[in-house]
Amino acid sequence: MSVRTRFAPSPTGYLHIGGARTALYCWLQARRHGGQFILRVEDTDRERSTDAAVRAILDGMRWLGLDYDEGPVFQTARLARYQEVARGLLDAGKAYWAYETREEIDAMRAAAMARGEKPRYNGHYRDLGAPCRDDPNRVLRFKNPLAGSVLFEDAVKGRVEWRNEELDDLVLIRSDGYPTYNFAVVIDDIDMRISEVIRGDDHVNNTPRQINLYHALDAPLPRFAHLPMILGPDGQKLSKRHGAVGVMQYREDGFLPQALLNYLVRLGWSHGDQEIFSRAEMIALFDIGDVNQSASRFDAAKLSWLNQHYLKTMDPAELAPELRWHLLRAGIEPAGGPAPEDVIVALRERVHTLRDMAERARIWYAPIGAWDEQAVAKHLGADGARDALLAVHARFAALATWTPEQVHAAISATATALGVGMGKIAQPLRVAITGTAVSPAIEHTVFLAGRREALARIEAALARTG
RNA sequence: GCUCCCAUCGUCUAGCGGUCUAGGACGUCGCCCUCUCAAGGCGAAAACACGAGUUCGAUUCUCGUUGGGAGCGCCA
Repeated sequence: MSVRTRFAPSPTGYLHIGGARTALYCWLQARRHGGQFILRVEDTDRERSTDAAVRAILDGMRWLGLDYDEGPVFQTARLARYQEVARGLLDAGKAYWAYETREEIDAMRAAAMARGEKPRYNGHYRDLGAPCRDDPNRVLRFKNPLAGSVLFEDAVKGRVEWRNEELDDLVLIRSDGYPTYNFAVVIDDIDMRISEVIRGDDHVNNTPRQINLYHALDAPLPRFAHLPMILGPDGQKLSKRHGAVGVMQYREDGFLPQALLNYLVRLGWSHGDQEIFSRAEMIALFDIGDVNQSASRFDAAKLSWLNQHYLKTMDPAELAPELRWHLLRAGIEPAGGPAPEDVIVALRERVHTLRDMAERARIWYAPIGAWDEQAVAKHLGADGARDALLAVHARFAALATWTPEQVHAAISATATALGVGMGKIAQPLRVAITGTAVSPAIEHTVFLAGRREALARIEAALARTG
């Protein structure tokens, strides 16, 4: 039987970290086994679903490179199908109409709580055989088995068992005619021949009642896999403050999809001591059965480390368009400045994100904005600084070709000629070119400015030292 | 309150009864390298929640305690 998985987000918000990992695992499981991956949008909540959220989810999937073989399928397009199945269940005596008001239901739950029980619907209409009539409170409920228990083998949690007494008669069709989540998923997963239902841990509690529905529908059970939650750094549920932002925000913040995917794949899954996984390796090694059972915390520091790893190891040419995108975002005009590829080589060991890289690249695309007066005083005002700048300026002007190697040779020759260490030349030069005492290797710092600009900045610095 | 799930360094994890004086990675700290900042190299500190069993032997199995998480909707 072929492996078919689906990612089924509800369009009530952006695609966040937890959803992205679920999508990744579903995708990996399908790719690993040569199966199909389906995207299904669960939009039956008409109150909260929005088109903007649908777009955000689609954008996030595309940015991460999680391509799907079928879909997106919208549940609202399948309403007739849900009605049809509901009718069948009703005719078979496996479902019934109920007419309690919300207040009555609330009272029922409160009473159960007071008795020390779980808040549940009491099945009042279950055997009344009430006909279908027009009523604002009309809902179709499922006749959940009264006795016995539901047992299933979860691919990550192992054996899970529930007593039917714990379950109540869930609503299948709401008063507005739309199916509820539990009803729609089951029908869709059956119709789409989903072989493995991979979803968040928060759905385990729904699984037994869904299994009862599968039985009522006489359908074969898929394999279930419930992924442990991703918690915030403080061990609490992910909130806006930490991590619960849309994946596209990570792009804005300068992260690479490779890094995010690599981080996510290792959160809850591992393959020995390996930390770095290319897309191909993930596909080759991943198996849903190897996923951990315990919740994990989101660690921004490790994500940063991974991001820098990819920054350092990826081909600069591949990174260049991304850097250009961030430069523009930062209000920096790349045209006329150094090639982004060269900037990447100079900065990638010094920053963790493309956004930081763009910010630090500003000195080569725009005039020095602010001078670090302390650095100016210390390095431009140092003994010999003026002579060093004068000498290096002359050598730069005389260089046959303008390359980092030639620039380095010129600085080195200047140091030798003046009988001083590299630092005596590099630091004043660094301040002259950047206005600060911190920048990439001096030859790159100078090279990236371009010969004309480098000479001009040295002259300006010389003027400052008076 | 009730039900379900989880429990190895600060964090992510390896471990699937003896190989554990518990391994790796991020982070932290120290040293080296060095034109600044990084990156890199080397090294250090750092964990089996607790209590009973089972067993010749438990980090590994069982039960309980404690702690955490999830769910208990006409949301998904």
